[in-house]
Amino acid sequence: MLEERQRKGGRPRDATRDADILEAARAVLAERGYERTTMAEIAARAGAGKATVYRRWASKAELVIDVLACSGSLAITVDDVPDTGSLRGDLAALRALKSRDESTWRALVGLVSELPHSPELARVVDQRVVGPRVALIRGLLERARDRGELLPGVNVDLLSRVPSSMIAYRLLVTHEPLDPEFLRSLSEDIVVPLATGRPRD
Amino acid sequence: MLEERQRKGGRPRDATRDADILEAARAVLAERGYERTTMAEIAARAGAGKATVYRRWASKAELVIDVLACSGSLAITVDDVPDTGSLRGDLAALRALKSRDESTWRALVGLVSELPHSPELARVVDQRVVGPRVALIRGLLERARDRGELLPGVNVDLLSRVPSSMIAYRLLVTHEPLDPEFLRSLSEDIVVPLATGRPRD
DNA sequence: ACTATACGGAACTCGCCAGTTCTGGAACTC
DNA sequence: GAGTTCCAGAACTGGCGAGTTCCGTATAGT
Repeated sequence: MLEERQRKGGRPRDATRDADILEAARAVLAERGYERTTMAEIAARAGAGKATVYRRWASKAELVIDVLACSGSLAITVDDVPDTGSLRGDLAALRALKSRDESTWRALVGLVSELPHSPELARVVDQRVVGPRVALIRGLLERARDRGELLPGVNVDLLSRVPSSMIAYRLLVTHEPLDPEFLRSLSEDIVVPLATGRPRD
Repeated sequence: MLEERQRKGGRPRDATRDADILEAARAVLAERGYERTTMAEIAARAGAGKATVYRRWASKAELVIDVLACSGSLAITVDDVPDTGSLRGDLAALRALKSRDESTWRALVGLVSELPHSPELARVVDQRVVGPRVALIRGLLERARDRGELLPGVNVDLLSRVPSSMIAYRLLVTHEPLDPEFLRSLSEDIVVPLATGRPRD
């Protein structure tokens, strides 16, 4: 975002427009994808003029990067997930927490084809979208290891990427909804048995 | 593809141009993505004129659909994978077979953002790209079940989607290569332990 | 009051690309 | 050889969207 110094007097920027534009951009991005997203539509949906948008962001690319940098990040960390005493319980607690995560993944849909052409966008996606979500699962797995729940020889690196992969695949490729049953199976039929070797309870 | 009837005489179509154009389209698609793919570049790379392209396909969308329909399909089926006597062995045999599968997944990169806007494209992707690959793993899992290798209560539906999900995620989102070590871990650290409950050998 | 900058909105430039048409020539049928 | 359809290549058309500029107006400092 451009942070111009205001020389003398003049009307100050309306700070509320920033958030409105980012929110509009996020919405358009999620439903149209990067290429089909137009600055005109973002401005119109934010109730702003295009000039107001370009006063804050130098280009469409920078605005989109800021959408992810500002609102794409996952608020939840390992410490927000209560320690229930078992990996299975922790994963259930996590599912109860992140109910509104889907829209960031949806915004990613249209960005996927841009990633190979924009190193900066790829970096932001990795830092703010992919990284935190993988790290969250990894944190829960390490918590399970401290409890002694983990089987010896479990590939934590790979296993912590399984949920993100399957969620992304579902939303990006097959376009099925993230229903609770799917998320439950993901935890209890995949992650828990692989980590602890306990297929049923 | 347009299959016009040739009325009377005239120079016959050069059938070799069809394959050249499809191959060029596939290549451009994989490295540029749908929106950045131009008919001019496809024609140039195929050493053809744009008129020659439009004589065979009515639009860019139809050409792209045909790229997947003609060359995106997986040639391998369950019957091509030798029965080695164990799931672990079958998966190793499968890895030896599909060495050149990566380019179809790469072509999918740029198509992902188009899927929500083109039902026909989504149908072709599901039928020719996603379906066969999931079915292949499912077939190997069912072979393992017939052998009595499978643990009771394994979620075959979900498990058969794990490899496709993780491969797609790697190529679409994180852009890491499909190195043999990753594919081996996918089989031996994820699929085999989950299916058979045998983490190590 | 004066000045400088903000605002929404609309008109504008400019380049890109899908799709069409033309050219000079080649290949095939009758 | 007359007529037709093909070929590669290049010129052309039309629409769309990024980014700019201008309008009339609003809101601040001095």
